[in-house]
Amino acid sequence: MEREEYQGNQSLADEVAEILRNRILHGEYEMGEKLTECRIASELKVSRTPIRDAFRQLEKEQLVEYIPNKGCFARGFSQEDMSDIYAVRRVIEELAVRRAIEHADDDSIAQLKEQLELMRFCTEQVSYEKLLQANEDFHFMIYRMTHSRFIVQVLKTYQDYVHQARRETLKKDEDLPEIYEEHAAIYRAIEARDEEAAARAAGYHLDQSACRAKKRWVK
Amino acid sequence: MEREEYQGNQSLADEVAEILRNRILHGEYEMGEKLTECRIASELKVSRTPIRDAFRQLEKEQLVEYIPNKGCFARGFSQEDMSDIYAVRRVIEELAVRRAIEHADDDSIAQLKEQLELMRFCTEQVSYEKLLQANEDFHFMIYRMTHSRFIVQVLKTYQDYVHQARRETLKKDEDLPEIYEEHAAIYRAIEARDEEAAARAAGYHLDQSACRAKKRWVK
DNA sequence: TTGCCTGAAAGTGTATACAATGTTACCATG
DNA sequence: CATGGTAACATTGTATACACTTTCAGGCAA
Repeated sequence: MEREEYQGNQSLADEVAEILRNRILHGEYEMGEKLTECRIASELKVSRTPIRDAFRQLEKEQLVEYIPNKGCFARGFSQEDMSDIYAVRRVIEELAVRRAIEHADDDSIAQLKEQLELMRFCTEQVSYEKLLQANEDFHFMIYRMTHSRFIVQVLKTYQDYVHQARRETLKKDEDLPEIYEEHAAIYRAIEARDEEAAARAAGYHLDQSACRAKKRWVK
Repeated sequence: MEREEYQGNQSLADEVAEILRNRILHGEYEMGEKLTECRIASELKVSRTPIRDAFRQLEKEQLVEYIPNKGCFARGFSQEDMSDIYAVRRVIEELAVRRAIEHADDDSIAQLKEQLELMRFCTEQVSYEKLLQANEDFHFMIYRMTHSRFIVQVLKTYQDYVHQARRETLKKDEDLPEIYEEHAAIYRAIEARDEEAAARAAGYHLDQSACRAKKRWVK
């Protein structure tokens, strides 16, 4: 195929996955709509092989359902789904900050502080897009501090779920300072190596995030 | 290929995945060993396509690491990994029993009771293999009661992680009645619709399971 | 010897052809 | 008219060929 329109040096399967992911999260497919390999292949002008690879990726992300010998079906995220995701994320993030404190050395705490400073900067600049990224990086940094590949993997997945949905509606968030403060509270608890306080702060933050997401959802 | 040795009506990719899964969990590959598509394809006498599909499945299960343009690498489970898995599972199971209670109707509770009875039977018969299955079914029943496909999915995944490892060493568990009692406690709390007690019981059960797994690991 | 270039070999990424399976519509039969 | 079977079609599963990327060994120069 001519690859002009799909720039980037990742594999075709990744690009296809990206396109389909966006389509699904933007509601361009009906809930339960069948995604035919042939149709998408001819639409995107690629062969079926990268399509199949992409389907497998999306299945891992729960964005499609793959039934052997039958095909691939689109799955949307309902408000309940989002609520579930935040609920699961909440309990794992509480576990994560505890683990992070166990493994925390001065160096990683310093890095985390730096990341928090970046968030403050973005908040002051009211730079939404950058704050979103800094926010994710902050959390991801905590994930890695757990030294547990399973915790990293599961939380990364859930973070990705929310990511796309956020881009859409981020600008409706007016309470940026509040968001910053929630992260600052998490940081302070980690710095003080207070597991209970950290878990409380993380739990509170996730609850608030869920509320904000809910408010945005209805529009 | 001649499909005599691989009976069953699932797809080739599924069979390949099953074979590789067993090999990895039985330690037949070195930690980090590269799994070359060509080599495995000629070994199993299938083409590379189902191999690739199988790799994607195993990547989802964290049993291999897939690096674009480089290949697929085997991943073992260390004792720390197992400990992590139980820790994550613990907090999600606590959440799950709470959600299950929220959605519980008399019918599903009756079903759960029946499953518990089956476990008691298996315990009395000292039928290890059947108890293992009944145990998983009991938990899975609770997962479904949450009515959350995300909770079901993530817990199912973690359950699968542990499954294979258990088969090996199940017979070293002498404390079958204890295991039964832990499940019975979970059931009673659900029946009484006592979220706190249920979460406590589930947490205790997972902690004990982790301990038992640890004891078995060292052999 | 060390460092860098280069090219061949190995391996992954993609496309396409063919096989197997599932789906559907139509016709025959009760 | 309802129902079951069957043939044609659509779609997924698998194999294979080719293209692209990575890797690594050998040679050449500093």
